[in-house]
Amino acid sequence: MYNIRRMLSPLPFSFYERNTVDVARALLGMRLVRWYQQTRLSGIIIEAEAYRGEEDLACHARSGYTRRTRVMYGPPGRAYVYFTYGMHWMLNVVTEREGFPAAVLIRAVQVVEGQSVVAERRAGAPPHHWADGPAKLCQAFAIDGSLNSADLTTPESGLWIEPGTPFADSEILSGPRVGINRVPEPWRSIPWRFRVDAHRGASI
DNA sequence: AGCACGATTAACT
DNA sequence: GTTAATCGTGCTC
Repeated sequence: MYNIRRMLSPLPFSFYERNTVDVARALLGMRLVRWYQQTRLSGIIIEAEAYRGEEDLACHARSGYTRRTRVMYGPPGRAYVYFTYGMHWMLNVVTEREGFPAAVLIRAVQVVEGQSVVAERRAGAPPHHWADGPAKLCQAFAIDGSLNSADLTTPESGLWIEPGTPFADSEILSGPRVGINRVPEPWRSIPWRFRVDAHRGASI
C-alpha cells in the first residue's frame, strides 16, 4: 500500500502566478505526480516550453478567448490539456495572473515511480522512451481531456506537481520551441524551450 | 458546411 | 531523411 508519509505538499499557487518563462525553467527538476488506479505514478520534469499571451503567435491564445483556450485565461496552477493530430493529448500548466493567457507545455519526464504501470501503458517502448515527448508522457500517465482545468496544487485532482531537486543553470539548455515551424519570427526562434543537458552530468 | 492544419509519434526508405 | 495516422479547432464561404 502506498505510504502517505512520502507525499510532499504540491507546489503552491504562487509558484505558477509569475512570468511563464521563469516557471518553465523552474519546473525542471520538479516532480509530476499522477494518482491512477490506487498507484502513484511520477516523473522528474526534464523538458518544458513557455507559451505566453495573445501576442505570442505560437500560443493557442493567439486566437483569443475560445472554448479551447478558456482554461489559459483562468487561474494559474491548473492543467490545460488539449487534443491534437487526431490522437494525442498534451499537458500544460497554466501560469501568470488570472486573465492573462499563458501556460507551460510539459514535454518530457524521467519516470521514477509506477514503472510497472507505465511499462504496460507504454507497451513495446523501452524505459528511456516512456515519457520523452509531450504525447508519450500523457499516454504513460493516463492524462487526457478529463483532466483539463484540474487543480495541480492539490492531490485531490489526481494530478499535481511536488517540489523536487532544482537543476543548476550549468545543467540546463535553452533554445527555440519545437514543432512551430510555420510561426513567424520572433516567436519561432525565441528561446523558450528548456531541457536538462544529458551531457553535463545531470543524472537523467 | 467545408477546409487546412496542428505545441506528435511510430514506422518506414 | 519521409510519411501516414486521425479529428478538433478556427477560419472562410
